[in-house]
Amino acid sequence: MTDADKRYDSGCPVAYAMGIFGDRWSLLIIRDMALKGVQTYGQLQDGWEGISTNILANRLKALEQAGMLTKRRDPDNGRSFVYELTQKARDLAPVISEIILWSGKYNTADHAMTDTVEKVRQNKAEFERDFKTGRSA
Amino acid sequence: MTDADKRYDSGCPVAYAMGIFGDRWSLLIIRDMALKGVQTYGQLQDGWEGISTNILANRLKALEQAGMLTKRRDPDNGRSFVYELTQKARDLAPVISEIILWSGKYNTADHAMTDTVEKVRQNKAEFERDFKTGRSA
DNA sequence: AAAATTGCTTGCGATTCGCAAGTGATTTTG
DNA sequence: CAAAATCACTTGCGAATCGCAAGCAATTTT
Repeated sequence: MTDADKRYDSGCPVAYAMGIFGDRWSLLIIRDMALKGVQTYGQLQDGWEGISTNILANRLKALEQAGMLTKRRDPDNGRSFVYELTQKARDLAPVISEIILWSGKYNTADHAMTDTVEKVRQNKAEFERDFKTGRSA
Repeated sequence: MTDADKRYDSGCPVAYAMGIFGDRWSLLIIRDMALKGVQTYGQLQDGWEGISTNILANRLKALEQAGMLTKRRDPDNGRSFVYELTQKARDLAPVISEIILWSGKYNTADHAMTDTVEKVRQNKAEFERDFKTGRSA
């Protein structure tokens, strides 16, 4: 948690979590990294939702400070960095799968991604295992 | 989902959820209503975290539009309104309990509310049942 | 009738956001 | 080896949102 977020830290577990990923983008970044194996800044920018570049930089920095991901130089490409999820982020697997089940129940939009929902419905344990290990990527 | 949020609706279940409660306050409002039985504007303002009044009004309106809560006049007090969670909001119970378990594992602050975490650890099903029925209030 | 309660709205400055353009360090290409 | 491309950002700018304080309108209580 950053100093700026300390004022919100009432001690409530839900508030603690909101201090870390209580914004529009953080969970989507974690989703792309865990489920699509995305590891670089450029790959994150190319995701469908279109996060703006300064916000992406900002969120990555905040997530790194919160211990959700690590950043290191790419040994094979000196101008690139490799972002990796920590165990703390991968342990969000059950949170993500419950969110997906909830959305699957209530998002009735035509373009809703029912395949992802189906995957979780049919084998939640496997989905969470893949999320934690990065196997789905 | 409001019109303003439609541009973020990629179809991804996680993105759908973030469009509804992807901000610092929405889940805390839902928590207070579900777990503390809070039903009025004033009670929400008196919560420990201190949401500012215009943001609270704004979030309540957005949550109402998203079908997460309803608003009606208080039959016993003409200047007051009663806010109530819908089934859609109460179905977030598993999401909340997983968030609490996750925070319980990683929030090492002295003032962390370990009693709530313990409750979920010891009997998750009961916690979720209480969350859905408002029984914990 | 006056004061208090309740649920907001408004005004203000500060922060954050979205978008576009630019920068600096590599790496690839001709 | 010089020029172009790639990669990860940073900066600038206007718009939207946030936090705080004050104000307002409709009841209800005194």
